[in-house]
Amino acid sequence: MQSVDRALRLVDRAAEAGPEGLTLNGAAEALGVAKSTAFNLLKTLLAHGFLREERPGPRYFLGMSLMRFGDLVAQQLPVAEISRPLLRELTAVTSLTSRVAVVDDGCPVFLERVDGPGTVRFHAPLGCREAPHASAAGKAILATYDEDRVRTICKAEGLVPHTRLTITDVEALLADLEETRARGFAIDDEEDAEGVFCIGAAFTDHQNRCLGAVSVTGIRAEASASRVLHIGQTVREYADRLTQELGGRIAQLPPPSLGALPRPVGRR
Amino acid sequence: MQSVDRALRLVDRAAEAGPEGLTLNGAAEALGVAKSTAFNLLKTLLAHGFLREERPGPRYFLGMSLMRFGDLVAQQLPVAEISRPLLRELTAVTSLTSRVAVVDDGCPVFLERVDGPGTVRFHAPLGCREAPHASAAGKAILATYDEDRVRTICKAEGLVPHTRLTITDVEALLADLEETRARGFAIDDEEDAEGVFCIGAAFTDHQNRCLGAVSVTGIRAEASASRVLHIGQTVREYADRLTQELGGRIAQLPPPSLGALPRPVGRR
DNA sequence: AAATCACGTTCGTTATTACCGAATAAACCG
DNA sequence: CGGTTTATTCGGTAATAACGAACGTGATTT
Repeated sequence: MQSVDRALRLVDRAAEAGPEGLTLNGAAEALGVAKSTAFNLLKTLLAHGFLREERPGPRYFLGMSLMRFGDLVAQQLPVAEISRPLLRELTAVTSLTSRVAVVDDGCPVFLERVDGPGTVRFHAPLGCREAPHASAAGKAILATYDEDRVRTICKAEGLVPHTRLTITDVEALLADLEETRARGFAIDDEEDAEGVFCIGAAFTDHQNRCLGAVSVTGIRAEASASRVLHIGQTVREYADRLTQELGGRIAQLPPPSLGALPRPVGRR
Repeated sequence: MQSVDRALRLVDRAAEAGPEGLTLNGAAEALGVAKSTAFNLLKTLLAHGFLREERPGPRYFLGMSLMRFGDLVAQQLPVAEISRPLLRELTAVTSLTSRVAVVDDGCPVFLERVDGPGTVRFHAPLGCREAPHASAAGKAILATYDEDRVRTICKAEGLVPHTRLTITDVEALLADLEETRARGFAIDDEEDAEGVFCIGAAFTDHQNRCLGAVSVTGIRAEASASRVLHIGQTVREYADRLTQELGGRIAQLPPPSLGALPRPVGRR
């Protein structure tokens, strides 16, 4: 479905363009089509509110419909729905940004976020596959898998470095996962972003199979070793509560296949 | 652009279908096209993560990409970005769900929401045009307009009743707006939904032109008259703070045209 | 357990539709 | 005010998306 494909790719481009916005020529060039073609695509997306036009010198941005639908997605996913009050509590208790992710091919996909009171903003996108080896949620998930499966996932994803502390060696990762199991929660100590730490713990279904992870994010400098341990216990506790509350409604579980999941855009 | 149009309409249908999901036959029927056509559309949307497929008996739901994009929209709108910490504070202070809306043709369009601690869930969708006459944010906005403009908007939108307390008479609305001006904030007393009250106050640009409104939502039974007045003052205060903080960055204002904005789906 | 039924999926043909490129109009900049 | 860039319109053409029938597949019923 060529034209639909192109239209949806335009939405992607608009997302990447960010606050700069997308121009007609830019859109045409990005798709490799004639200007008039891009024009028609843009107008159709506009009519449905998938894009928003700002004048003068028409620039195109992500539209309001996407906000509306995005909001609905979260409401329709049982895990997001159930975890929301827990995340709010967790953030209230720890004063940290907390999130919940479900697992997709070993990678965490974040579904819900509750921002902490801090003024610092974390770039914590929703709906993206995150690196399993460089995030607390990812490592919490991997820690529930056996060695073979971890190796397979690592081979598929590649242990790409995000910071100078990112674990890029499989053996080192396996050792870290061993510690994680012993501890009961995973620690990301500036392995995903400089100056940022995360703590994550997995939640499971009634058969003890990993469904995803809960995690909190904060400023590394503000976290002493003892505080990290204490926070870890708390996160562990909330992940367990989520496991239990999920137990009731196992009927609708997070989908085994989440569809085509892009990498985060605009990462720095 | 027929095929794109149809594809986007399918996303709409999937949103309306909610947790029930969308079936192939349902999709084909909704669009009035052959099954194979709907099939191809669905697959294309699936490939881009705009829809999500759940098996067996394939059902289609809103996809992860929509969550991702929806999240990005909020990040790219200056008003949403600036108001977020204010809303968090406002919710912390009042223990109520707080929201911010910008104005679009006299109607409030909600961009951001911070849920209160209460267990009660308000169906407060983002990215939709809400009724101007039956919401606190809407009345707060209308109160900044002159009589002619209010009449024009009412004629265009129609004063459709949502509850038995909804104001359906223009003269009564104008009187209410007069009170609102005197008070400094608008009150929606079960006019939008049974048992629910809202309080809203407008924020403006440096030329005192209305840009939108801040509002809080709570359970009617839990709000005494004196508490309402107190909350009103607080909301008024936060709207003013938003006006000031916005003053610095007037460069990028909420877009005059927000594009095609649908009515809320799934309202009850 | 077999057969029916309903629904999803595939395929080939046709004409509709979306693509292109040139021409026009509008906006922007010096 | 004129040059330049950028958006928008238009008509011809060919590729593309629509259709309908045929095939699988999974669930349900007797």
